Amino acid sequence: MLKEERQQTILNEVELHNRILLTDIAETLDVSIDTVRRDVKELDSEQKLRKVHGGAISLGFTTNSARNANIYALDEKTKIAKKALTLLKDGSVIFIDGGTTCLELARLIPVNLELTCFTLSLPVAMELSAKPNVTVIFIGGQIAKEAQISIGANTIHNLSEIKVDYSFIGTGYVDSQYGLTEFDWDIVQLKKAVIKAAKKTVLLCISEKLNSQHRYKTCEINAINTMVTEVEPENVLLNSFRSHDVHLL
Amino acid sequence: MLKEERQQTILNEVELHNRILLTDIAETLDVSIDTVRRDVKELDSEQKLRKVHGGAISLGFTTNSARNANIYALDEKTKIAKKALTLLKDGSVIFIDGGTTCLELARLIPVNLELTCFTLSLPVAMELSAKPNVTVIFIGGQIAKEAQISIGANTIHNLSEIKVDYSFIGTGYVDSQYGLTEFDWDIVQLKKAVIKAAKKTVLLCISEKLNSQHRYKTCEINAINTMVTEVEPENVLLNSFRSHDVHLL
DNA sequence: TCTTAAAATGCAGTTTTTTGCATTTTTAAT
DNA sequence: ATTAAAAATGCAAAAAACTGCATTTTAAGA
Repeated sequence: MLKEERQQTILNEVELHNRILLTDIAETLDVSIDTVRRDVKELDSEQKLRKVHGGAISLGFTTNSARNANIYALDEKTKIAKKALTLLKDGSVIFIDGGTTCLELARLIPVNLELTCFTLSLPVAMELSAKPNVTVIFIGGQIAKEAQISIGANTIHNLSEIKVDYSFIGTGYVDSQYGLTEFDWDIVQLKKAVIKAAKKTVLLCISEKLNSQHRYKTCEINAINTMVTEVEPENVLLNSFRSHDVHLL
Repeated sequence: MLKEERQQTILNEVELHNRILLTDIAETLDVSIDTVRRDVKELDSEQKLRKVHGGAISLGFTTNSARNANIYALDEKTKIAKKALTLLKDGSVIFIDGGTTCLELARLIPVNLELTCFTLSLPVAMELSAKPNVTVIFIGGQIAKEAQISIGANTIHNLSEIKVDYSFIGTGYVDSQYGLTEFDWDIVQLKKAVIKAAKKTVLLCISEKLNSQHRYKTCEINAINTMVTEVEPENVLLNSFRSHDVHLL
């Protein structure tokens, strides 16, 4: 077994489980614990994972800080959320996706605005339930732990039975040519259902994600009616999007 | 279990509840209290939380009266939840109701216990989603703001399609003669559906509520298979319940 | 193909870290 | 002041990490 293979396997395991034990890996790969230790040490110095006593954990595995305290690029997301809010008026029926930008949107809904909101995100639902004038409907299903959203066949089926004015969604990656893409296949299925359930789809997306792509495609860029980012509409980053039939905010 | 995982779990709990007891954490994580103490001490020195006598509190939780207000009731509810937990074993499929006692039950589920949990309470779902070995399924529907539970016809319909080993429920009022009663008609409908969806129903109920009643009836006392309260089984309060076919814990 | 240097691997002995337990001290509540 | 719970302390067993060294594997050049 090559060193590269081994290290890749280790990384895969870490990504998959968020954590690994050195002893487990040693047994699985059938090499000595010392070798695994050295591999992990190397990967740690390459910033591919974090070595801890007895094992290693994935870099993104700070459940707590990721969830609450440490919303990355909060300022930008707040700007986006505020812009997106201008689309809403009393009586709108909308869907709000999971993800930190959408959570920010939910948080910023004014108390006097009367809305009906569908969501499949637990944090969004919690946030919305604090607003007296918002009717909240949670789309049930199995809960995906990391994202705290309901997911799976049941969720998708439930989505097929609703129709909202606006869907506010986020995405992992977006590119004018490749459209919206994701790292995770299940998420793609979910977002497809969300888009289908909406008369109009609004994409909330920080500029950082513009012109990036990944493995699985959610939809073409044309499926999006409005895209909201925090940069000025004249910005060069948006050039490639202008040709499409997308309204930029 | 890795030290990092443990500390991450502790931080999660603190963020979620603003306050934790070392003894609870020790039990949940299945490690000695000393280990928890050392972890909390470490996290404190890293400014991730604030250690106090007997437990820890979240950093943003300096001045809060809700804490003290809740502590007394919490004590009894914790006892009840612990008792109720003894009914569970690996692989059980259960339903957990809303309400503070049920939330406490969800909180105290040990990390190594493998369960499938249905719920219609947002806080319970959030709590459960922090447990790696628990499969969480949220019963969707319109969210009732105060209770943060899903409610209404849709919820009841969804409940009609499941069957679990145990339902853990709370109640507004309970009396050996009048059975379980509620102030709210919609809640009654919901609880009826929950009881129907369970092979066995477990009532979690602090002694304070024993021998009280209200307007709308959920069910007779016979519909309950097990009742868990914090007082000793010999207590005089329970006399009237003994004649019924109810198992007391 | 053969040779050789460099890299990788496994092993044994040592050091460090972690953890639980017993004992003492401190703290908080009555 | 009394008392019970929690914290600190010291200690020992166990697990993990580190170190140096011998052996094997890999890679490169003649």
